[in-house]
Amino acid sequence: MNVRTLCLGILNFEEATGYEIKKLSVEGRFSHFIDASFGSIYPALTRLCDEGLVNVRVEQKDGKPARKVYSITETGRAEFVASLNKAPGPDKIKSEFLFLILCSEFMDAERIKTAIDDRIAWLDREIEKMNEFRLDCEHTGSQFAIGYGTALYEAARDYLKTNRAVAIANANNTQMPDAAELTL
Amino acid sequence: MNVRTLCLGILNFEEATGYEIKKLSVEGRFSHFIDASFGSIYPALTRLCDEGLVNVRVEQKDGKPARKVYSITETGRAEFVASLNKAPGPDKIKSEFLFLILCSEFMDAERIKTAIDDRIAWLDREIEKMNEFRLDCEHTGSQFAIGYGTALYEAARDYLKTNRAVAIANANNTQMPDAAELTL
DNA sequence: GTTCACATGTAACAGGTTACATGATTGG
DNA sequence: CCAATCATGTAACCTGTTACATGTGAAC
Repeated sequence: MNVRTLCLGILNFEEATGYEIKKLSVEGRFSHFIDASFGSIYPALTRLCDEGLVNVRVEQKDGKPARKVYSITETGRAEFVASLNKAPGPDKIKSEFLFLILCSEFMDAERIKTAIDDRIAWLDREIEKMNEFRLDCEHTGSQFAIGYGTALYEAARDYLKTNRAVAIANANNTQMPDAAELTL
Repeated sequence: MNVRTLCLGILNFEEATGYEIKKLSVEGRFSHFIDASFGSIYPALTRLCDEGLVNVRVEQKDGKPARKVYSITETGRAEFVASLNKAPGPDKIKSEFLFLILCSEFMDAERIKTAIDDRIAWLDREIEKMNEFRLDCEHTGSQFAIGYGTALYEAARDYLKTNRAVAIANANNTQMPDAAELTL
């Protein structure tokens, strides 16, 4: 899914500025399955405007920088809803972390330990964030998506906690007698 | 992680052709966290060769098309192992599926039902594939990565199975009395 | 006074995908 | 004979990232 569709989809829920769309997809409640930068959002918004799928309104509040609030048009809404009828492509996961673990035999134990513990800590933080998002958010679809993310992150964290020792035992400088077996 | 590093990493385990690297990362045991196409693999391999990080050998077996088998050099090995010392970037998940579910209130129940059931079926197939990969594969690192993938996919499948009704009840044309609550 | 959050935008660049072009062998 | 699998490669294109450029007001 490209940034254009992402913007259209978010504007289909509520009007927003480019800045808000970015926050939502990088720090906000969609951040576990969406990513976008200013450099792609702003041009996308301009293009959607040119195509008549969204409208802009400039808001100038006293004591605040000017903001461009985008809202979806009927044409935009129609195009977006139509796009929902196409089957979604497969999820794409890119994990440098897993690739690192894959190569554990070329690293030393300390390095792997750090990598895994950092990851567990990161997952814990993300899970906590998502729990807050879910409590803050009334929207059923968002709650479903957040719950899905939480379930995956918890599974990842639990797997890492359970099998941490196996990965560490696989390091190049360990003489661990018998690495425990993977717990699945 | 770019395709260049991916190729180097795979060649660090064993020599391979471009074709094999692609199979491994698209259909093989790394496919759940890696993706690469011919259009990026072949140029990357050529470049690695130019840089002296890998060597090529052309194999001409009777009755089979010529193949270029790449193997890592000592320089390549050193560079790759050094690159493992950098902290891995965060995992990136892009999910058109979750975005679709997020928008369930703009779709009809039938559409959501199909999307979820298709996804559950796909996850089941992937999980089965990964179980086979794990049994076929002796390499500890790979087993760890496959186990991680399996854990995530199972969590996703279970979440979808458990909360399927919630998403469907959220469709635009349902008059479900009370959507069951999300089970977390 | 400096850092943070808000706010928009562009240009160069990197990276990768898609489609095309080619061709042998095997199995149904 | 046709489809699938093995096998390599290029060129046009698309998409998105990074870094830069600019500015305000609030809080500390």
